[in-house]
Amino acid sequence: MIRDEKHIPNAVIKRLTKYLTCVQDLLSQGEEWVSSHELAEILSLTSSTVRQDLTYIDFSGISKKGYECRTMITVLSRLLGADIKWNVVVVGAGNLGKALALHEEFARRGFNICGIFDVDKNKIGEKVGKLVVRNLKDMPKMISSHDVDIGIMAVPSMAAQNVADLLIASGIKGLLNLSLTHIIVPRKVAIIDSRVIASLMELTHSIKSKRV
Amino acid sequence: MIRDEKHIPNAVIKRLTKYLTCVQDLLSQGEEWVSSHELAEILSLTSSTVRQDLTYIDFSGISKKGYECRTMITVLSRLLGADIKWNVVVVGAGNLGKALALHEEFARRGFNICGIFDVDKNKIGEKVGKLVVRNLKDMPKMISSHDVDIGIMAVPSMAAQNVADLLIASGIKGLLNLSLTHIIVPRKVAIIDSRVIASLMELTHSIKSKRV
DNA sequence: TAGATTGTTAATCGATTAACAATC
DNA sequence: TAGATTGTTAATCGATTAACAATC
Repeated sequence: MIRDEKHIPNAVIKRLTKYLTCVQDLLSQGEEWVSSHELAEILSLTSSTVRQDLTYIDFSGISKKGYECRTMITVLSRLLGADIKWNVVVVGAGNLGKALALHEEFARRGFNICGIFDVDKNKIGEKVGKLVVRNLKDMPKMISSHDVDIGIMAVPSMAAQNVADLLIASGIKGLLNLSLTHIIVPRKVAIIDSRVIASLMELTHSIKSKRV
Repeated sequence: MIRDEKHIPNAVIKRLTKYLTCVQDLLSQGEEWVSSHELAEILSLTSSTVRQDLTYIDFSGISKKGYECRTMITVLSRLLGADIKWNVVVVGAGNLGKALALHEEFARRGFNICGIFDVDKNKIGEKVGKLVVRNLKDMPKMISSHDVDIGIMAVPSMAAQNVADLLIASGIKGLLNLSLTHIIVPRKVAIIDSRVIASLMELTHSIKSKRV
């Protein structure tokens, strides 16, 4: 049987990450099975959405019992790439960059942070946990020699596109953009925005519109 | 004329935050006017989407010239709440919480971080810039006395729902959730997820699916 | 068996894009 | 004026929900 990895819509992928972490929590609490209704309840969704989403993955539930947590975790992990190790560099050794480099949850989730870089002479040489802040110029070498997949960009907006271009030229496969600026990347490079300030603006709009 | 603040879809709000920061950048580069085509180009959108989005806001462009940057910034800022000060507390004084409390961009954007809290005795009393980590127990008082609007949650998944409940009971209006867990909140409270690890999982899936 | 839950189809809903008249 | 660009309508596309037969 040929596995057809059909294209999965972005909205579905976002929810699949939620299913994965949710079911991991449930399993750690001793739940072996979960139904679409339970998942929907926990994640503020409809059971229809849950079942529809799960048709995208190579995995079936069982009538009357629901979905087996262990299997679901295995299949979702493989699909999302949560079952393998990823090498990551952080660019920008400001507060945010350093915090991310120190965040234990990354290692626990398979993201091995193997370098942190900056252009600021005052920051270069600074210790960040087991790492030392290095000159951005040395980054391309590092990316190719250590087979780095992902670049986390915690740099000022002004520098973001240039840093992205350098990462891309060095052969990076995916970027996580934490700056406010929109980054333009070639089709072959994956990029996700995780812009905390933009999220705060969404939040303030939502707060305003709730108090009518 | 009665202003009808129609409901704006979430996808549109997300883009409006991009238009705002983008046009602010353009203005600071001396551009007084911008067209829907330019905006689309910069933000990897279609001009149709840009024009459609801007119908939601109380503001018009001018044929042949486009949109006036200054006015657009004013109107978008007011709509999104970027024109006023917001009081914010950070819960969780781990690396991420501390980094956010120190992040200068927040103050620059009108987010006044007026407290950082934790339950860990070892962290309470620690200095974080001008702030001192305080006991989570003292948070409710702080929220009411300082009229705090927003809580940023940088706590372990296990603690997230409890912390959210405490913030909500204390009268918080909006939450920014940085933990992996989905948080359930009453309708009157606004919540936005900004989960870096979940974003990394989206990214790894995207990387995997690009190398066919 | 009866009942609960999946998997799937069809209907609905919402968001994006295309097209073009209006306008400066 | 001619041309560029908006604002708006209609068409398309995609995502969510409802409904129900199949199944354990």
